[in-house]
Amino acid sequence: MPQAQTAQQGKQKDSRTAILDAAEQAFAEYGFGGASIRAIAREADVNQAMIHYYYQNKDQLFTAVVARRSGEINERRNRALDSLFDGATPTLEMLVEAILRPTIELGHDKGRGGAAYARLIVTFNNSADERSQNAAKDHYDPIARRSIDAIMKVMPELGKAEAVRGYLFAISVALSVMAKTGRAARLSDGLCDDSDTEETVTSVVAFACAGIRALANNKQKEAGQAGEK
Amino acid sequence: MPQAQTAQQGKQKDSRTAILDAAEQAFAEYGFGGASIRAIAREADVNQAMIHYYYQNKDQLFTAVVARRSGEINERRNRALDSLFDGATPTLEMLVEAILRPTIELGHDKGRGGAAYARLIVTFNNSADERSQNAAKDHYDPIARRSIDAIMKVMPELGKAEAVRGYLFAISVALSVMAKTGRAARLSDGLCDDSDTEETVTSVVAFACAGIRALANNKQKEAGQAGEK
DNA sequence: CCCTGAATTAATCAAACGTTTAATAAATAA
DNA sequence: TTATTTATTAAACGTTTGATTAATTCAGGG
Repeated sequence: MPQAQTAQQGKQKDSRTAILDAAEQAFAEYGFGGASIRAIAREADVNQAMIHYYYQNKDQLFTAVVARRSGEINERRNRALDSLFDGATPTLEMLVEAILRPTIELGHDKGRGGAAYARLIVTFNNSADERSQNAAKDHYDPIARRSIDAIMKVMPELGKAEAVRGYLFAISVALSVMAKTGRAARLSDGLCDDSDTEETVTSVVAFACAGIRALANNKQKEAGQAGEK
Repeated sequence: MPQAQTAQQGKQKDSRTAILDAAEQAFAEYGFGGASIRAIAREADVNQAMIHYYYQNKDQLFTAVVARRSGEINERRNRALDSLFDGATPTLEMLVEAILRPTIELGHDKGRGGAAYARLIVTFNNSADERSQNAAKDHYDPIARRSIDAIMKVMPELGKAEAVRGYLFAISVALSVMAKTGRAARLSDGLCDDSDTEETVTSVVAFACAGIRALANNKQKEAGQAGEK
């Protein structure tokens, strides 16, 4: 009776994480406003009062959902950056892959709710409302700053403005492949397979590195023009 | 009394467009589920029954909001592509700029609700729910296909899969700068000014073109490796 | 065993939701 | 003018929302 076993496994994890899982799914699918506490409770197989018992209100539940995953991503990315700079200066390709891989892999992570969180993070990363901005600021600005500094170290000819732009551009590309909407497959008549993680990482890294180098060239050209005036 | 004049101008435009404007703003700010018909009616200074009178229900209101702006973008981009291919084959830079500029400029469009729509399109472009996918499919797939074909014409060494990926990557970068979240300014300590349209277009086009060329190189490398086996 | 604190439950609250209705006002056609 | 469509209104519909309450179950230590 394997179904009963899996069902029981589902029950084994405590209500706290069951709620987080269901909430992650709901927020990703319907947005913050469209997700309902009742539906989340039903999905988590938990009394709806439990959600307020553990997370007080909807806002803090959202924060908790973001905090769980962002912690995971930040940890992995920080480790990757640590080991990258303990020896000789890495290439831009190595650095960009270290930055983007944890993000992309989480989105491609089957079984656990990685894909759901991916859609969630894409949404609030591009939103200007206060809740989203606070989430980005609290949970992703620190690692962003560290990544930008690393980019500037690897490519000294890049100004800070270009490095910031390069980082944000690269991240936005990575995020777009996380939220697998099926659009790539539709537009390519099935040729593009966004579930192939390695191919995705390779493509995104190549695209982003070339883009960042182009920003550096652009800066030098501008400087040249200014000097000629 | 200039305020009264503007207020009256606001009244002059019929309820239909007043509703669309308010809905665009609300959907962008709070998402589909979070935006309320009542609040939209209040903002549009219109009885809430009028919304159902003109747009039947919330879903069709959303569709109407998307249709209005997408029509504008598609028209501009189609014109740009038309004039681009009437003579000699254009450079990749010219093509990518023709594709991205209308999108970016709409997002930077002050006064009218361009910025609000920008945030809206970013959200549903990265969402997998049925409503968002239908919006993308109905209003943006046709122009996407035409753009992808154009890319392949300008860069014949690109396979269809790479062209699709290149297009989607480029668009995602352009969209990320449309939804001006203020994050670039925050991370760069004010150095990045995402309200400078021309600088934004230049940066995004340079980044995207270099990225697309890198995808082509990657493909050739793969083919080379496969041949050596 | 009882006690204590945490976990869980069903029931309930006021508020807000999308939508509908019936009546009225304004504009247009005859 | 009258007749007819179009636009607008206030009120209400039933449902769902996030949140709270008070009562209950449960586990572990004394």
